[in-house]
Amino acid sequence: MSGGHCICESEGFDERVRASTLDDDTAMDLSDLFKLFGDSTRLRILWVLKGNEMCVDAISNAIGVSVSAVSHQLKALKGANLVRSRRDGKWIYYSLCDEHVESLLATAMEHLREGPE
Amino acid sequence: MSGGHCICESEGFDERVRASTLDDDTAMDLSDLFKLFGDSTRLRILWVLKGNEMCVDAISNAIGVSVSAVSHQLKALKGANLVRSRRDGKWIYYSLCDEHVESLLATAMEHLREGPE
DNA sequence: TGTTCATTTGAACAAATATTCAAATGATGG
DNA sequence: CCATCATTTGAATATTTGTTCAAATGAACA
Repeated sequence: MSGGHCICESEGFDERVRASTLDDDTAMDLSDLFKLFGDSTRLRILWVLKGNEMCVDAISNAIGVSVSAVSHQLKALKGANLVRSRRDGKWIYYSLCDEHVESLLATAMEHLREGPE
Repeated sequence: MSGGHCICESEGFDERVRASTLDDDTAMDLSDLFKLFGDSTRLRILWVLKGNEMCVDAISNAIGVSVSAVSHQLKALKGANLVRSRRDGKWIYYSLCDEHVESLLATAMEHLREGPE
């Protein structure tokens, strides 16, 4: 037999949980950020920019996605401060913004590698 | 004047880039994983499970989402080894699987906090 | 066994989103 | 200027995805 009440009804549980709840605005901001990583094209873009500064056409060739699609996605990534750009004549070079990108990618890769325990 | 050729045409560039390209399978697995973080409901679930073991109904109350919706999302999270479950009588308690979840959440929060530089 | 409670499930609908295509910008060099 | 090259943009389409609702499961207890 396993008792007649749920752990979640213990004294002060609700208050404790409520204190550790994610507010709506932050939840939205966070999920918008993660959404950007949740697409294989954008992920390939970020991955290839890891260590390389590249122009749009080169990214397009490297990952096998149309220039237009890459440009659309770069705009989204830039809007979230994940990549930055620099113009040099005809070309616009893109690179990663900060170390958070590589950190997130690395941690996620680790999770995949470990798999089901 | 800013020169007549693109950096990305320098000697050995293509080879170097090709070597650091994400293969399709990994790109899919990675993006599927990040997709799970890219939804505010799932994010709230993960967040509230940080530090608490909770049953479905309690999660539903804590974040203000229907039991059914929470259950659907828990199934998705479980499929990716982000949460695990344990049955105790009528109740099924959910908790985070490993430290990767908290690590990803923390890094993403950091990125948000730093904002545009 | 029958009722109640917690959770899961599947189908259906609505909303969000990635890519394509064609056209517009912005910069270069003859 | 004009032609060309790199990139951006907007609208349209096709796909994916989250929630709801109703019904099904599974466990407890009387």
